[in-house]
Amino acid sequence: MTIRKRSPLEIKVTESHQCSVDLRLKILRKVPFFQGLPLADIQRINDLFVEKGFDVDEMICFDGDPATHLFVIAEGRVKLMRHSLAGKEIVLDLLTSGEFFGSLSAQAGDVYSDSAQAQTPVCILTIGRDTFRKILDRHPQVALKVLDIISARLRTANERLHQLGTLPVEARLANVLLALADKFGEKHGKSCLIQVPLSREDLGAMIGATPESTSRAMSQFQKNGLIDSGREWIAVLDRQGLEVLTETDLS
Amino acid sequence: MTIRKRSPLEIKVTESHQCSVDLRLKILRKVPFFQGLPLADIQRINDLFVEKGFDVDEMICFDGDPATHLFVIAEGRVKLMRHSLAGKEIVLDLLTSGEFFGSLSAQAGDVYSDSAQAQTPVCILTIGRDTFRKILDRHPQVALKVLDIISARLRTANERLHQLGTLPVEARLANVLLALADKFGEKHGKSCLIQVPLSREDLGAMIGATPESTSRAMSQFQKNGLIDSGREWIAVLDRQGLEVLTETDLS
DNA sequence: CGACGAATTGAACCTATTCAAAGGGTGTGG
DNA sequence: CCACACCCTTTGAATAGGTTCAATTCGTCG
Repeated sequence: MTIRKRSPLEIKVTESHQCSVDLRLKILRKVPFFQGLPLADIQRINDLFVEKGFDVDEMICFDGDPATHLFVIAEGRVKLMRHSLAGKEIVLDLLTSGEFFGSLSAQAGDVYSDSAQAQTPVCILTIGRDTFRKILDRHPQVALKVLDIISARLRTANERLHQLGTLPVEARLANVLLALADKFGEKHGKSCLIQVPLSREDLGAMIGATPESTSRAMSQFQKNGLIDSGREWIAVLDRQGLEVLTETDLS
Repeated sequence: MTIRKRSPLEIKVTESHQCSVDLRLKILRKVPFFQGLPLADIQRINDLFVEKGFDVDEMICFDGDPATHLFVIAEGRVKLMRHSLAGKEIVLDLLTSGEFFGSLSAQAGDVYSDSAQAQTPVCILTIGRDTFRKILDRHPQVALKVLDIISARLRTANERLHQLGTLPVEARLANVLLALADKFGEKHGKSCLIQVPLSREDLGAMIGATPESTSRAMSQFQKNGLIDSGREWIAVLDRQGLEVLTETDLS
């Protein structure tokens, strides 16, 4: 009955220390908030970044540590999270190439608010936060783009608050799976493979549930043909089916 | 045993339609993101705002409606929230004089992401979102201030996500009470009165709990001398006592 | 004073957690 | 290349925290 399934995930084995200067430039030009900037400016800005590689599961920065840098992902997947004293952790976001995290505004408590962990091998471009602030001062258009991005993140954070506060585990899981499919989905015929290695524990930490509860819900979904899943991989089979569950508030 | 208590809240009965131009100017100068701007500029910007009054419980804007305006609170308290199809609602934020809400960035889905309701009689300054965007374009320093504010809101939204995902009702309530005391607290000797009318339902909607659960926890707190409370009012008596509970994760 | 809405409290119920044990995929070393 | 060990996953049963429904009390305002 149960067929042995090998992981269909393709993790790029980017030799992280070899983000050539050319590659870096190419990446920075794709970063949303640098788009529209004259190439010359981007080149100058490029020189301000320092690259750094991280292995899977390696921590990039810690919640509570002095916030000195802004990080831009050149290649790979990064998990943003917070952990409580009792060890329980919650995943705030999964980021990919072109996205940033770390210290943005020089203000408000100069410590990182979140921890960041490499979910795949990752190549990061770092820049001092004061240096970045100067870029913002000098290039107002960039500041406005950043504002738009942060606004969007606030919106989705609020949406998740809403879900966490009002929906049961099943519905929250359906919502996350759809969001993941949108962001990391790779179409393979009818199925949509989520190109991030995610354990039940990771998934649970995204919806405020235990690994066990998450597993139960996933099994349910799989039984109903909504998804296919194995060890640290997920594929969405029936998008509409999941969408029906996203607001299952109906007591 | 139980003493009859009258509400100690002082709700300003601002005649909302009478925010004189002078008053408006005074308020705009106090708005965080206009600080540091030359008075002449503020005066010019002042003319772009239109004032509007709202009674208690009146809706200021609806989640999902076309987003046309940015709102700045001149006087009063505003509740930002989202409601689900099943009627359950969650309170995202409580705002006061000088704070803003509504449509910021012209981008991403031109509908309001949240609903806003007057928690007290309120005087609002409104401005078209395109007009405001032009102000941001013209005054980069303002854009940076706004960025800082939105960043801070994102941080607290993430903090609340963390709490909602990992802490029990009791601890979440303690956290909210402390935050409310910090933002709206009015010292009266040892006690700190929270200057916002809040029902158990409102409080529950802030921590993702039912009015009943909230009431039980509040009764508990009151029994332990941590707070004092009556119909739609709360005072914090023992700050440290509450702080102990904020991380009661200990199973 | 009377009435309406808020707050409290109780008891049954239910969802999700906890603890525990067994099964399955992956990668490593022999 | 196979086998073993490790970790992820699944599933079960008991438990607990929170919800729901309902009835009562209390406070505020007309």
